[in-house]
Amino acid sequence: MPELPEVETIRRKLKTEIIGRTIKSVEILEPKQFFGDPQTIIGKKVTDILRKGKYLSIALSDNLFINIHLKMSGQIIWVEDMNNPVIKNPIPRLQTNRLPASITRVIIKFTDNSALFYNDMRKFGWVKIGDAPEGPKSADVAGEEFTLEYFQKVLKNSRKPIKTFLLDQDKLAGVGNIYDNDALWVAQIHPSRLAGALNEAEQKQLYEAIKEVIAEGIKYGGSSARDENYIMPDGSLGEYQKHFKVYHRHGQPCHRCGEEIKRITIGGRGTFYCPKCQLL
DNA sequence: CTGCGGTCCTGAAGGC
DNA sequence: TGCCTTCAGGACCGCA
Repeated sequence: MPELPEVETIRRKLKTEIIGRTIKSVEILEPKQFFGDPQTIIGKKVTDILRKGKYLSIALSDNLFINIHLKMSGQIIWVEDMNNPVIKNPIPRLQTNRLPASITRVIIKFTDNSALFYNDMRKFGWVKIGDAPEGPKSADVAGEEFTLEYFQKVLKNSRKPIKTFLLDQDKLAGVGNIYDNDALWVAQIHPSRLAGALNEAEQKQLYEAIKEVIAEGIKYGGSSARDENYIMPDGSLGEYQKHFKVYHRHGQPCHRCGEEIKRITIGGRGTFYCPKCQLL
């Protein structure tokens, strides 16, 4: 699922491609997933691509924004030439690399015959026209505002399991289930531990672990595991799935101690951990 | 404040 | 083998 590293990878790719292009038309194939008046962005020029947590914002001239959340299965695909609308790999779960696809929900065409496609198999995500970027107010875990002091402040008084806490976008922006599980393994903290009960050494270990796994996720271009739909705007796959610490590794040996990775459910979420190096 | 269950959706996985 | 049921999961909402 697209989390901070996946959205950041998309942001960086888009930034090199669509800055300066002018919107010619907007085609809405799934009205349920589009909010706002598409007419307001016709003729506007792309000025920047922003991200806060898992939210992506395409900044336009005249202070308009196309805000996007990919949720579970959203994809953003960039096609340079609509006379040949293909990407390098087949779209996951579909047998085509041609756009638009059956799961295409919105098409934004530019005046130079290039286009942006919003695909979303499960229809959880959305595209919204707004006058400001959208996103959580909490600190982005890849940003400078995510300091150890900030982390310690939000942890304080929380009686949630740390596993659940890390997913709370009102506290931290950008962590999803993959990097949540992997960060707890790196920090050697059991996912059921209460967030507010971590000692100072654990707080620091976890803080560093979050930054580490998020940076690694970005380094490998995000995670494109077999059960995920995430791809980059040019259709290429991320590679973080080759470096999972515990996520989806239940039944396999721990990379640190060889113990079998377990899967439990916490807060309704699949939770993966090593019972030997993440003690309760 | 926290937790819990339901909602959206659809392919995959599990059960028999 | 094959049909049928259940599950996963980000954000949000109502209720306890």
